[in-house]
Amino acid sequence: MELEKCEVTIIHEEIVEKVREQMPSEDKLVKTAELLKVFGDPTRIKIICALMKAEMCVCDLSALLNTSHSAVSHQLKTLKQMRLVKYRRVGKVVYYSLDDDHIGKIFEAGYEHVME
Amino acid sequence: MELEKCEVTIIHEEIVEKVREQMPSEDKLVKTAELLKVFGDPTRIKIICALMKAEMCVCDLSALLNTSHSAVSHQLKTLKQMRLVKYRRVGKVVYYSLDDDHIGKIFEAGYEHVME
DNA sequence: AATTCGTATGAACACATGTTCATATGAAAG
DNA sequence: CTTTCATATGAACATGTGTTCATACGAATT
Repeated sequence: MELEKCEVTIIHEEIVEKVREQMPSEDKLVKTAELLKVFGDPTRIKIICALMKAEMCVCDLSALLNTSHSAVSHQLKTLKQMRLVKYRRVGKVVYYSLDDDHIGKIFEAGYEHVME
Repeated sequence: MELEKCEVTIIHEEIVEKVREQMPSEDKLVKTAELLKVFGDPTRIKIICALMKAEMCVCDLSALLNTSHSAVSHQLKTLKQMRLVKYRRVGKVVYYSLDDDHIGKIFEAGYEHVME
């Protein structure tokens, strides 16, 4: 149909091919998107920003962010699964911190852009 | 109630206060999250990555990413609204490019982390 | 003026996502 | 071993989000 023909129309075939060669693999791009998506939630980015300053437990973060323990814990689970935070247990308390310094750099890159 | 009491429990009040002082404003954190959220979608991050290499039109991107014109156009609208891309019109064709070099830096920061 | 074709856009739909609520762990203290 | 309290987790719910489909716009070409 018309639609089908239109979908295949390529204006600058050479450029498309040249860019295609330079593009990272689908897999890597999807993983990058998945990583950056984690930074795309207010609660999570606050947690990340807070952990840049100090190691903190769920209660600390809950108090700092005015968010329920449950919400914080759920988001920490997400951050844990994506390997953005690590933790150590001391008795009943679990202390969370950023998994490595690179996490902070991603936040900084975004934050700088917001500051113009 | 029990719940209420629990919500107010703070383990390390000094740390919480110290971190609170260092935290950016709510507004800036929310804006940073909104910005990084845009990078958190496969289609959009592919568009951003492609535009790092060359200026391209909707048809080019559609062909490169194997995505419908409509989907590309919708995502470009989002990117436009967030000031991540700019465009210039030449006849019927609209050429899109990254709004500034900093956009690429955010992508790089995430991509590097994926590459370990 | 009518047609072509690249782009834009609104509505609708399916799906993902974040919070809340209720409840469960699990470690220390009594 | 029972209680306490920090943390974890599953289900449910409301909201947000990305794509598709249909259609419209707008600039060139005829």
